[in-house]
Amino acid sequence: MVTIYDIARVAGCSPATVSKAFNNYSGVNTATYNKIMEAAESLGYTPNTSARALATKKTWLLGVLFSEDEGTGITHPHFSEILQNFQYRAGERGYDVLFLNKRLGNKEASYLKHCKYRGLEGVLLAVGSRYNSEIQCVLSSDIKCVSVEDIYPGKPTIISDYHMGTMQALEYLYFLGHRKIAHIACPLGSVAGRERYYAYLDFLNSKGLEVNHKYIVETSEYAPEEGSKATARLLQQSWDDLPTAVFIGYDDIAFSAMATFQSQGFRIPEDISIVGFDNTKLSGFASPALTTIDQNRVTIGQSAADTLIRLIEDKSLDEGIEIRVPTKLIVRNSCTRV
Amino acid sequence: MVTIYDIARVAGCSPATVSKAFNNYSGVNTATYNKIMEAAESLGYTPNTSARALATKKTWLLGVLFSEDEGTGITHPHFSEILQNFQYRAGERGYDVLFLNKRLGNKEASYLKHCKYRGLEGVLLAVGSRYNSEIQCVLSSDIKCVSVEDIYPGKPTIISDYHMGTMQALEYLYFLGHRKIAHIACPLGSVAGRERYYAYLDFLNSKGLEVNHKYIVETSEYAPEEGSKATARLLQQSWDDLPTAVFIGYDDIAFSAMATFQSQGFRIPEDISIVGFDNTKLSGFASPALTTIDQNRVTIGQSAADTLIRLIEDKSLDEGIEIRVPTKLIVRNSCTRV
DNA sequence: CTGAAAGCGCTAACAC
DNA sequence: GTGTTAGCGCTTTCAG
Repeated sequence: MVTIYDIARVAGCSPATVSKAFNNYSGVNTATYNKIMEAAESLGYTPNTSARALATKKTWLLGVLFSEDEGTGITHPHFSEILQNFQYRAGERGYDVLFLNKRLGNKEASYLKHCKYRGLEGVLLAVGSRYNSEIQCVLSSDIKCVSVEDIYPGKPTIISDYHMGTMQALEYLYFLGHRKIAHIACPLGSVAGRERYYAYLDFLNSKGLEVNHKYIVETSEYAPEEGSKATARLLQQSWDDLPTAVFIGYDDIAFSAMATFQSQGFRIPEDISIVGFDNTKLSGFASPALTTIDQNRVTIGQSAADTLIRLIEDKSLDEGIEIRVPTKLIVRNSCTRV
Repeated sequence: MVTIYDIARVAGCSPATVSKAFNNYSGVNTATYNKIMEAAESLGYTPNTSARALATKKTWLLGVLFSEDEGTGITHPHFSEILQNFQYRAGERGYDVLFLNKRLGNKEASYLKHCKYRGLEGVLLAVGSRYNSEIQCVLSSDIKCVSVEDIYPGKPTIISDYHMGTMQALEYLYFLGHRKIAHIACPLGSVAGRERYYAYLDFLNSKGLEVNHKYIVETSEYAPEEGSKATARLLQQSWDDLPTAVFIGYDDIAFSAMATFQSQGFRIPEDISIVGFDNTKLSGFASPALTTIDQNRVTIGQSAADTLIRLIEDKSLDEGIEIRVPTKLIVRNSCTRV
């Protein structure tokens, strides 16, 4: 391994000067600077992060905390895309990102222990509060956190404007003449599920439409198979007075819901209009192509990285900040006029 | 920050003994061991990885190298699930995993530079060889690598048995009476695309069926929209003598292909049978539910981690090893007898 | 503008 | 069994 001592020898200066050169300090003569860089290049020098971190107490390392459950977390199309943008932006700013988990070697350990062990400077939280007991420790530690899923008091949160998205979906349906609009809600235990649900209620209220509980179904998870179950339940509950449209909280669930409607003989959109939420890569390729609400995952991911880094670096940020990212209606073919 | 010196003071021993205790060395008296652990506990001690790494030259850090292109990489359902299993298994073995990228701070840097900078002990490659120029450096360095996508000479590879999977798909179709079987192939530049294509050719050959080039279409990417394009092309090429079944290399592509067939008035499976490849979370919820070939991503991910760690730790492994993970036919509703 | 020296927290001989 | 000591590679005062 080539060190700054090797470079110093070749460049004819001291290790301290080499260090200064690499850290872009002001007081280094251009000539020696060049000699140092030349030597570094020819020797194939790479700085050693461990040594640097030990000396400076700065690791340039961020953690991401995903649900370790089946079917959610990094495997979820929404979060994997956020993660991608997060890590890309973090990289631009000099930070690397590391997966957090509940084990250090063969022993169970807390997330917090893991953070401290690796000297993580900040953590991206992409887990719901139902995992609270475990993550409570990291929230109340001095590690900087931002969330892209749940809302944790006093921590920055970057999520879609679910109210806005819901309004976009429902106004569109209303505009098409729909008055009997059902809602397949995602778990109300999640912020997204809950906010959409309340927005749905708000909407009906604002239009003077009555809330028909037969038109409301809550899924128990964010998983495709929930769409089939929920649709079956919805059909059963409202058989004597079917809705003409349904607003579904997650595209993957909308897929299976559509398949279920179709297998029951309903045509989409002729017999029933559907609007989803998420706009995943596949949404445009369902049959019919799914009209949905787009979440801006690029902005969410980048903004989460920026916010977290600002928190780490200048601390000038209001830690309780809540950033709402605008959504967008994507009109495709799953809705029609009633 | 609490260090082993603090513990030593409280436990009434020397830092060296504390270190030994934490590393489970043999020669430590049980009584002092307990005293040390107690002190550590009460002081809230967490070992410092940077210091440890600096002293031992072991970072317990693995890197993952994903395509940074749109639409592939970590965002691809197949790879995100492999990554999840990889990182979970690595965690059990004491290794953390870090994303590799092409930039260190604000300057472009090679992947290899990044590896060395962080002291990564091994890397999981999930990128095709088309990115060769960049990753060639890491392949020819002394960093241990395993691949789960492309096959790199001299490096362990853990991928599905694409030949087997293709045979399962085609034998099934054959069994149902299909003789005019088309193939929408994924890019032949990828191992998966290529091997499936050749297996398809083998199959036809083994059954004495002639190869009809009008039945073969290659997509230019692993992206859903390719399914629509490919289907249009297939239909156009073979309009005077349509296939009765089509084998499609990637479920996300099969989705859009199905939608396209349906929008052209074809019923699935009555008019055309479809079998996909991958068995993603959504495959069972297409309409009709997609018959496909399942790839065992749990095994691939875990096995990649195990192999990489073996390479790092005991070096007793044949580095050219190629592990083929068996596939499985999942019969659903997108195929019928001719 | 440059260098000497101490130290970040931990490990690994080696001596006791 | 336990402690002393000398680093690991880098940064950072503080003199010069």
